[in-house]
Amino acid sequence: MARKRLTREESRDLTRLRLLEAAAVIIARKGLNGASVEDIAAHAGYTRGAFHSNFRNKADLFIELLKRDHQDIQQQLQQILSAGLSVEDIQRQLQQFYSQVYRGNISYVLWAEARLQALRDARFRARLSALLLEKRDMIAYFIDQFSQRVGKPPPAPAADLAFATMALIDGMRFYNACMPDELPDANLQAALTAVFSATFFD
Amino acid sequence: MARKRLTREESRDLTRLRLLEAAAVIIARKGLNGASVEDIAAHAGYTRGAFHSNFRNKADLFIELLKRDHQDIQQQLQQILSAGLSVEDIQRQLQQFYSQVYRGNISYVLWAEARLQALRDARFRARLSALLLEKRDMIAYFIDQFSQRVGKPPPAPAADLAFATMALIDGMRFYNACMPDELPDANLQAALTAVFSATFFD
DNA sequence: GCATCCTAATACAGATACGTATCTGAAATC
DNA sequence: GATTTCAGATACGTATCTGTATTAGGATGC
Repeated sequence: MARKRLTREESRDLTRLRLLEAAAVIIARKGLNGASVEDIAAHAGYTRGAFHSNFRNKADLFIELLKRDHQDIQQQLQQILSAGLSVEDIQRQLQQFYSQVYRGNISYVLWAEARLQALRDARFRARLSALLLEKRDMIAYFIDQFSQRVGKPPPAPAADLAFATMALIDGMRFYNACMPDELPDANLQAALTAVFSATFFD
Repeated sequence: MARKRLTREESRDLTRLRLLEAAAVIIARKGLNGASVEDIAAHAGYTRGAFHSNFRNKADLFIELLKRDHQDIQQQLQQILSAGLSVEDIQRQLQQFYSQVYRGNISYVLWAEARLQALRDARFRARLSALLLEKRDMIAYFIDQFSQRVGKPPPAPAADLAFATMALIDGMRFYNACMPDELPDANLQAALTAVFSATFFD
């Protein structure tokens, strides 16, 4: 098995990536505070030396982690927006996006952790707000587009309804994860659809 | 100034209460993991000895804290339900409840912390689920009552919509706390009302 | 192929955490 | 008012975590 011999930079980037991926798992599992640098490094197959050689500290890594996740999501939403043309197409794609992307995904845990962190640390809050507002703006744009096509103006400013959408999806995902018997996937979907269509359609 | 001389039991209960109140503040401020036993005890005016004499560990205290908060909320909801008779009355009282009780209140932070803890610890999850389900059931009961009086059946099972309600309120409160300029109180209120009335009335 | 550079490992020092075990002084009991 | 009891303080041992400083070994450049 021929394994490519990596250049120094490639090797470094790989380490960085592995550390980030490990951090996502460990932080989701133990919380930002409960995840030690050693935990993360070990789970990525390294020691703390590698960690501190790549990140100043845990907070820095965490922000980078969130930024990457945020970019992924933004890109996917962007794609749906530019690809789907009809209202039904977009709706279907969004539904698929949120059930596929989120299912088995831990990123919503990281964002919940981030929100708590933001409440406590003003610097962190500023950095997180920037990301959250980008997401909100994109969803608000969706809502506006949607409303125009449907021909019914949104019942509140799109920006605020975008926050509501984010709150709803993330919160429901939590109950679903904590009590899968009480709120199974199907019910979650149905409830979300009911609220959304009541708000934006009827 | 005549200060009543406390019996042993009164004194103990007072200590317990002070520790719980201090824990609420410190845990909201630093997170469950970031709040040390010493922090909590010191903020209550005691040392760690008092803490361990009253609670086995932090997790135990935290559950007790949540239980008490839960009972308070349940009671208040119960009162509204039994007091308000007309749809408008209930709606008005609920709105007041959620803007008054939550404003300047830190308990939603504790519940967010609790949800994260629940994802990680099965024992804790079981204990928390019991509380959350009680709350859900009460809200679901509200929804059913509401729908009957309005004469429009809910667009999804009331139990699921109750989860949605909880998610929405808690989530929005978070954005409001993190970005008060982007989502001021008034907008929060308006957005919530818009979504609720679209879902349950129109 | 030798000298240099840089990534990651290792070693170290300091800080902070938790829980138990023991002690003290104030209530409770007689 | 002497004795018992118990809430809370203090002391201790141990574990763990963080960041820096130093070191080793593979990549890079000549």
